[in-house]
Amino acid sequence: MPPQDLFAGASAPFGAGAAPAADPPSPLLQHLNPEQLAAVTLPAGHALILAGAGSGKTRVLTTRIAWLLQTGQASPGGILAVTFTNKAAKEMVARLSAMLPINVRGMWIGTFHGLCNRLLRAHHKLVGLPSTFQILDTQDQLSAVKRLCKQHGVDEERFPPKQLTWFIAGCKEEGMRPQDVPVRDPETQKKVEVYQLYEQQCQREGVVDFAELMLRSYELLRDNDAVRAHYQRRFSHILVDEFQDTNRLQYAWLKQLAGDVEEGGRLAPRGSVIAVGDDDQSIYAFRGARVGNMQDFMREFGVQRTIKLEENYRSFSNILDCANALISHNQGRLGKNLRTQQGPGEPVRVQESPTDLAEAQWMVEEIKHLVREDVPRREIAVLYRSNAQSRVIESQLFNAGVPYRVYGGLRFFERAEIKHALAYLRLLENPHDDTSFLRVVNFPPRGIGARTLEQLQDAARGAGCSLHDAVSTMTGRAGANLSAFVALIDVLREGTQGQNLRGIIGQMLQASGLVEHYRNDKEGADRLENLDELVNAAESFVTQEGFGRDAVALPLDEQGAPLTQSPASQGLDPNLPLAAPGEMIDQDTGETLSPLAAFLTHAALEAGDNQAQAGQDAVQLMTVHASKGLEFDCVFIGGLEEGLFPHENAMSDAAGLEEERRLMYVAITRARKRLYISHSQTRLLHGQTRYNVRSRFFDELPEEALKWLTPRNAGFGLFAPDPIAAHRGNARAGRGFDMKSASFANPPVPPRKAAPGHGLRVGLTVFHTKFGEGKVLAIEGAGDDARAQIHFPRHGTKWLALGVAKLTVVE
DNA sequence: TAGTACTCGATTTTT
DNA sequence: TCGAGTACTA
Repeated sequence: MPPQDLFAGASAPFGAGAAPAADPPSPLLQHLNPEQLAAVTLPAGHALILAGAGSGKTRVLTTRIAWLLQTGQASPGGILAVTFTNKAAKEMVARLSAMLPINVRGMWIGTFHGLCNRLLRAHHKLVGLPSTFQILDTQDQLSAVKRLCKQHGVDEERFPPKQLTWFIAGCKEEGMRPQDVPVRDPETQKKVEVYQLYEQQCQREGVVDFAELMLRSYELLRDNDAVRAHYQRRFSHILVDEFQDTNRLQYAWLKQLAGDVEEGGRLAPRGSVIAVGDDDQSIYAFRGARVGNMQDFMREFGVQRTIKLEENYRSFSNILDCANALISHNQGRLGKNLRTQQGPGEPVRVQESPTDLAEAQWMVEEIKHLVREDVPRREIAVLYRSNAQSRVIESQLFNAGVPYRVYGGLRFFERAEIKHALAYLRLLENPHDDTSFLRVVNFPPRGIGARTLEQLQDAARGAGCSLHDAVSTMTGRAGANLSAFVALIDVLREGTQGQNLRGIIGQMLQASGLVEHYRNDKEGADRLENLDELVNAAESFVTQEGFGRDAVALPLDEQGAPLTQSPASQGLDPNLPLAAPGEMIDQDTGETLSPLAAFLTHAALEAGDNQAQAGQDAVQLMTVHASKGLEFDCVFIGGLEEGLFPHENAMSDAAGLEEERRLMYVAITRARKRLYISHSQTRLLHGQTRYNVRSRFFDELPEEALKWLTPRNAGFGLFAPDPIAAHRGNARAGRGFDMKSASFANPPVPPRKAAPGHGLRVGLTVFHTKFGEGKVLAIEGAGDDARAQIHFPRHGTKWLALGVAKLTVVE
């Protein structure tokens, strides 16, 4: 794409070391605030940038890179910028190429996993992988573990495959191979055995899972001095986005790349690592993120400079006041206070509803109101803690005819038909990929049953070979069917030699019988469409990613050794253009990946968008987690109830509670202009009505920034209802989206059914003969089955059967 | 081998 | 409640 000339005059030849210093001020640096400017122009050396929400973090990151290049402090090849998501990486590349007339392809900008993939492709021999190794996604990994359990008679009751995959991923993220795992009990012993078997299986099949990408490339750097030295020398500037989300392994990986290099017999500090992050937005502890990496980074890298970006360009101050006040309740923060030059704006609106249904109705009414005031629907977001909450809201939006889009769910490359197609393609590349083999050997059905496959797997295990190779040992009808399948794959492989990607996929779709199968399926129309879309995706992968363009086969060492001490003489000069993302080059042979292999890698590393209708102007529904990094004019946060937000599973310890608070902090800071926070007295969850107390987070917000739309703590009889909200018996109901009317006019504390006869209410203080005084947190069930969750200061929180427990109401 | 009945689980998720 | 995944039957 032609670079946009946003910074006319800024363009000198880059990388040649001739660009003047930033004095006269470069246009790049205009419009930066002092903090941002300081961050962008940091002198070489390690630094931490604490970037608050909406403080222009991405801008700082990209401008920093542009500035480094423009002033000749770095060449494109010397830059390594790493992110967590493909989206973030893409945005960085897009902004950079808009800033500078430069080929950004020479830079290593990508996700941790994407960059690891590059490293492993380049040095696959050193790490013992075939050049065509493929990547298992989470689904593949699970089915691989299941298969392994079946084969080795692992008791799936005691060791659920899902847990085993967590265990394996957890070990890898801690940098542990099976032999490194401390075994204290037989349980762990067994898990480690499975881990070991799983590793062997992956190795045999030539596949790696996500965690393996990280671990294997970490080991590559750790164990190969020449390789490590090369990359350390090459990447003079390392920039890490969302540093608070890094796990142990990612941090160790960074250390390998940034580590000090011996020069003239002494350790010399090298290059610079800029870590950008926000400890207050760390919400991924559950998947291994370690905020502590920020402190470790400062200590271990001897960070001299920490810059805080606290000026927020997103929200009005009422919203920021809420965010600041809330997060101040967390301990051990690095400390940061968002400020804005915008005025207070509107107060943050707070709503209490009797039921989740009423909450959803209220939201929809407000949304319709906003839309009438010309707020684009895509600028309205409804955030919630857990996915289950979206249902009521969806049904109400549907009834009201308001277009909406739900984030999450199946992504394009995760769809069953796409996975099937990819499995065929993978078998073309690597017939020993047993996971793919099993996926499609009998899909579409070709008379190969479970029994047959069991026999085949036994045979393969006995011979220590892949399923593909074991087919020849099978006899009879089953053997014939299997042979036919193998022949199909082999013929397809032959027949697609020399074809382009589009041709290969098209031929595969026909020959495999997938098209035929879905054409005969009355539900198959969508799936056929998706398969068509797969061809398009491949096409645009080839053109947009520029696959096959400027692929540079690098000169080699005479021995074919991967790297030497002298990068420049080996064609590894950082100024040379390097392979584009799809063109990972084998450092031994100079070979690039085949288009098909590259596309398969792309599919595994980037699962694609979820769902279609992305273009429509629709209200955005998503979990708080999914909202990170986004912003909207108007934001609704629903379900602020104890047990839901903060979630009950996270309430038991301080760390969990603090993460919930950070989650709320993230949610609040998504809003630019208007923020609504709401909770409901009751909520239908898993078919049961739960009675919840208002979230403690309400008490942590500054009263003066809030506007209570419903009287605080009021009984609902007092509440003058919005007549529209109360009486919308929607004519378009039906299709299961009925309004089970929960009118505001009635005192609906127990909204459905009669009041339970125990006389308890959430919030009441009760007395128990054994536990003493306690506060009612929640009530569930009715009649004899009614239970109450009660917090006793001295005995903790307990669930008591109201039919049994002797309780008296104190207040 | 496909279709149906039953069990189980149920925050958050990118790569 | 509801959905996915598994086990059982025709």
